[in-house]
Amino acid sequence: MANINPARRAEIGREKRARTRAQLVEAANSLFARQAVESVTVDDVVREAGVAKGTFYVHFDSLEALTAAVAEELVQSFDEMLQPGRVSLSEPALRIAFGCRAFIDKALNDSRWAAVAARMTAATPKGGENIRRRLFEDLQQLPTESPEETSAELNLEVVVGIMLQILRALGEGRLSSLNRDAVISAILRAIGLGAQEAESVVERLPTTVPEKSSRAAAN
Amino acid sequence: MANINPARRAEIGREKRARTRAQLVEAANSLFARQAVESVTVDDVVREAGVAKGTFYVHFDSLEALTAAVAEELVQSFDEMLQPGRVSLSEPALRIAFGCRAFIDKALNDSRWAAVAARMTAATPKGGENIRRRLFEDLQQLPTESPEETSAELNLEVVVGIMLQILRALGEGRLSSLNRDAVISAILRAIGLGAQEAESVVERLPTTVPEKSSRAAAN
DNA sequence: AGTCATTTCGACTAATTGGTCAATATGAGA
DNA sequence: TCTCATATTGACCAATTAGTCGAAATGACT
Repeated sequence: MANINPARRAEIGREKRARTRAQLVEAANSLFARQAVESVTVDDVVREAGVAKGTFYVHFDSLEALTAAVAEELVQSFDEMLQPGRVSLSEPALRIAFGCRAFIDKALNDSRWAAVAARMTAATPKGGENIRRRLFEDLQQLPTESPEETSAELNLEVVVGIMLQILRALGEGRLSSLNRDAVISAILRAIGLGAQEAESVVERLPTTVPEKSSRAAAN
Repeated sequence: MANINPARRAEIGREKRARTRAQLVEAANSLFARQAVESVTVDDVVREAGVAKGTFYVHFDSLEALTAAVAEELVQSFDEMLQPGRVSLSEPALRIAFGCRAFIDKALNDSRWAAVAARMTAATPKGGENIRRRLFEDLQQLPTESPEETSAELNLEVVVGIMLQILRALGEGRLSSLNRDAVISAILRAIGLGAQEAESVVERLPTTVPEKSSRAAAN
């Protein structure tokens, strides 16, 4: 009948909590992959997660909070993917190409991720702001032949537009036999590099560090 | 107390009907321009249109029906914009460039149209299928230097991706001082044309037929 | 002013949704 | 096996939403 260590109690609680919270985030990801973020309801989420409704509100104040959690997880994965290239590559075009290739690789072996990423940028533009900003800086640093005709603002939209559409296509099962390098080459040509320059950048791109093949075929 | 012509009665009715229906479609356009299609409710529509709820169901069976009507109106505007170029231009690159320029011009002086068009392609992919198909055919006809590396499927996503992102940007007020030709040039380079070829196509593009400046600053 | 086919109106119901909370289940440790 | 801090549960409420329908309004014509 003696009391048990309260600190230990809390730890057990945290573990259980974390598991359930992860279930909810996982369910949201599955739902966001197949329908518009704005059309998902709390009931949808708890049904998908196999959890009672009250449990949802123990972990999140509202759907927006859950959406924010999904967005944060996504931003985290962005940063992890983009980090290695940012620190090691000095040439702007190489950094841009590296980032795009990382996105495409990720999308190629996790189409659900691609679908969710594409949908979330439309629903919560806030999350993507950092990546946009960094890409914009790289585009400004890009050496250009005809500065008066080149606009970093336009190039930003061009790169983002191509990448988002590729993510959407892969997320919907289209373009499954996609040539990574062809996409990157198209992007580089669109932002002003010559065809040979673009090819050169693609060839000089360092081989990706072997990924810890986590969620390859999950769900 | 004599009866009046029943045919005349019907005609009066049709006019009133058409006016109210147009109000509803107009309201839907305004709403779709500022929020996700999936988050718009019937109450939103009738409030925006200044019409009673019952009236909505006289004209449309459901929100989907209204959305379809908006989509059809949009597709109609697409066809009108693209028709002149399709009949008069024999070179595929010219046809593609002409179509893109038409879209950009329209978006530049009707940002609401741009926002709605971008949102609708995500919500009702069915409407855009025809335009996609025609663009795909043009891309297949495009003469290419290295056929083994060129994929019309990829180029389709690239062109659509850039155009959609430009529409979104203009619909959100970004990129308002946009250089039309820079966008078209970027698109042509992305799908494999050389820089000079792209410039040549842009310069050979026929001047747009003077538009009947309809809804320039409406709403 | 009176007629009447047609449209519009808005209060109503049923179903869905967001959000709450007292009751119950859990499970490691004593 | 019993304790108890913590997490989970699902019935419940209030607000919103989709969809219906009889009543009121409209307006060209006589």
